Amino acid sequence: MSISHLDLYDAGQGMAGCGPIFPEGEFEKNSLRKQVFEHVRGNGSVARSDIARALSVSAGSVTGIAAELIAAGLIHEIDDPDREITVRGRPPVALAIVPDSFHVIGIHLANERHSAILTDSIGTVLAETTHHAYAPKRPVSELIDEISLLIADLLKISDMALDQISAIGIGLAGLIDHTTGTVSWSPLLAEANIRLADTIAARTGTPVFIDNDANIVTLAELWFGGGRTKSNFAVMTVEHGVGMGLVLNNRLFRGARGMGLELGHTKVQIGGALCRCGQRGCLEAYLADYALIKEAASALDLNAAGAEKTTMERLSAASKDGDPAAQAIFENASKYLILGLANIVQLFDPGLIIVSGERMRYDTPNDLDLGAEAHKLTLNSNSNACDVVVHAWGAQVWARGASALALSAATEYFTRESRS
Amino acid sequence: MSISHLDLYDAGQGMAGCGPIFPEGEFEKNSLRKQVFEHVRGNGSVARSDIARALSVSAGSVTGIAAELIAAGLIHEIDDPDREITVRGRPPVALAIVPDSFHVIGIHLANERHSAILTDSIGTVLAETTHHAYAPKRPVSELIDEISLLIADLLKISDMALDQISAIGIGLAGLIDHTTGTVSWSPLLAEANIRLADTIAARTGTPVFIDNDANIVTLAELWFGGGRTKSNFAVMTVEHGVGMGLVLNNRLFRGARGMGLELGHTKVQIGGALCRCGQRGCLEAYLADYALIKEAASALDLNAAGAEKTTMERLSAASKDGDPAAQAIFENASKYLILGLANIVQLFDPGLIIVSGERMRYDTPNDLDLGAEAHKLTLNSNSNACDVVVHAWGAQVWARGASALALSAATEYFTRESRS
DNA sequence: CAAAATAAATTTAACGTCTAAATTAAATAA
DNA sequence: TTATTTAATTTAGACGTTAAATTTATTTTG
Repeated sequence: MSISHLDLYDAGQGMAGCGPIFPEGEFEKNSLRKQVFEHVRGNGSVARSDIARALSVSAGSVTGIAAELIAAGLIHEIDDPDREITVRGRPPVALAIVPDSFHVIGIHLANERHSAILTDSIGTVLAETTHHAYAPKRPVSELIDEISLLIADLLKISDMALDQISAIGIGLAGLIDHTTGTVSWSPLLAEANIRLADTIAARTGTPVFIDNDANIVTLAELWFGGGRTKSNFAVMTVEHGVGMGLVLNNRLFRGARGMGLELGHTKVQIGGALCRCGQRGCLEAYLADYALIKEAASALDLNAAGAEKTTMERLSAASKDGDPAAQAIFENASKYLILGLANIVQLFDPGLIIVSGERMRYDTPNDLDLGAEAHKLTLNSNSNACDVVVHAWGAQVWARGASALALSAATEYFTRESRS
Repeated sequence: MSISHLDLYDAGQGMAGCGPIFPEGEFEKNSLRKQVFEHVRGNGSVARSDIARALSVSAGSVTGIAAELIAAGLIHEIDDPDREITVRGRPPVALAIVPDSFHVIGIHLANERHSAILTDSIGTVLAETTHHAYAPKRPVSELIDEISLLIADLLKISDMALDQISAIGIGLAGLIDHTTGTVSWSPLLAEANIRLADTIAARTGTPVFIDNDANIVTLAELWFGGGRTKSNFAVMTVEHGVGMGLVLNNRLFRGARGMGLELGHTKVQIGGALCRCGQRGCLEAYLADYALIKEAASALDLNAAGAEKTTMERLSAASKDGDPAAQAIFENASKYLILGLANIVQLFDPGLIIVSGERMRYDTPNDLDLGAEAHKLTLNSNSNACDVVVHAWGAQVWARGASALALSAATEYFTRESRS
């Protein structure tokens, strides 16, 4: 171990000066152009003067920027639909996003099925498709072919060409490095350390962005769900595995070095249950679907050989029918769910946790207030409790989250540069 | 529980538009003036041209800003000490901080003793003092008197007046809200929800900033220790309690809502050992000094009545003398230390964890590589392991960290505004 | 109904921050 | 001595912004 029993004055390692040493590029301020665009998109339709007030900038700036955005075909003036209360003065003219100013594709790759959507610039789904997926662990080339088929399908449905797509977002399980577009490891891929984003970008001629499934769900909440109005919140997902995502200051936090937030593999018991990752005591090993199925296989007579989803449905049915063993399994999982929530609160202190994942369809902890239970397990200051909300939405979440990945990239691109 | 089994398209809660909705003020860009100042301070002495290169700004900008800072008396030109290699061209002239351009005070309040330092603008300690502290839980007025005595002492030693002090930083244990300067709860205070910063600021006429002890140690590492060259790192402290601090992008991360990072109270065992916070299974309950002392009291014949420090020293001595019970206590604690580290890596993925706290003086896990052990408990991508370093520095850390709190506030203040 | 009042949007001049390029300064190498 | 090299300064101008004046569009009031 690198021990350094240094005295105070040596601790600076012989370096001159003091204070944190900043690396080169520090912050990219969001351009006002982008802020205006996002404000219009976020609110549906707003008048220039409202934008100026909301962003605390001068009316003149907004006029100028709005003119540029209109010239670029990104926004347009509309007849404000819900304007009846006529006040004095010149009436405000509402601005709105031109929906078909650009289009993106969002793709979710998973074990049992892939899904994909094509949306316009305000996230309206113009086409969607779902393909059956084959057994895990295929070579990259095969996965790329599957992706190509999904894209071709979407383009056919929406009668569009590939060059009309501004960005593609892809979500898949595994260790994904979003910044480099690399799949370090994925249950879907036979190989490791694949530069998936670049490969597909080269093949399609379109920018591609990838991220892991927990982050994708979090983006879906941030863009289209309950997180839209929140600056800070966490998402906890419980399905085949256990994951989490975190939004800090309206931005997805991906951990200091791009990995992290692997809640499922935090240890909640020394030498505890064996996890599929090979280690012991991971939260996942007590809470994830596969852990419950394993328990069900031994405690009940449920055959775990079939599809995971089916087994979970049967386990859920047994529990609802009053089977004590099945109920005990869900109750125990519930305890660990609450423990996971409590640990999130304790470490990140978000104001809101959204619990997501298909599990919540089977096991809605009835009458049990997750928020209050988690609160009991936290060291809380002045009753500043964290809201906990269960949000089990349909299978399209994943693809929508992936589309958000593409949407934010396209937004960034189109709102850059004064004159294009 | 607030369940919302919403379908996808309802999820936006009937709101128009899509995409994250940003609150008003978003980012304060660090002014170039501050960046230049911090770069000079961080490097001890640098030439203008080096600053321009390092910050990727034009030489002209640096010339202008340097002139302003020199006019303001914050920096000055010096004879570069280590310049022998004479290259062609006009020789660069080094800039350095004027040390006595301003002064700050850092104070640490604790159970057994308070300590305080007075430093100049580059963090050189000009005066230090330590006062014996009395039993915990005093009324605020009493604590404020103790603080006043510490300040008076420092001023006397350094022969300075209160109005020469630009800022005061105070660190103490408890739930502290840094942004509002409120002590929600502290083991030192009989009352709760005290606006300590404002009170002392009013009394001294000097801006006051407070934070909890884990953050204070983290700041000490960021400003004066091993974290100076790192943009992202975590600090884990093990002493009477267990805490952590986190630096993201060269900035202290305080949790989404200002609280959070309460590592000591994350649960590592359902229904586990009883923690002093009244809950069960907290990491602290297995790892903190008080937990070990409790074990020692029952397993050994150590009398736990005396000062905690003395008991820990006796326990440590027993372990080193080969007492198996004492050794077992430390070994078990070591396991939980590693578990804590692994969970930090798993969630935050910092490149470096600095383990701090007096414990490391007693129990240096000999020959045991904490980093490697923690790595074994993490789901790791391509061997991107996290460095773990033990850094057990003297009692002055706390006061130094508190002074960093004041230093950064003073820096912000003095580098604002073109003309003052 | 005209005039006053009000509010939105636009135009204008100006400001602050920064850059690029030209210039000046100070040293070494040939 | 002259050319070369690098640092620092000066200059003009670009850019993004604001504040204030102006124009436009509407309602209220006398």
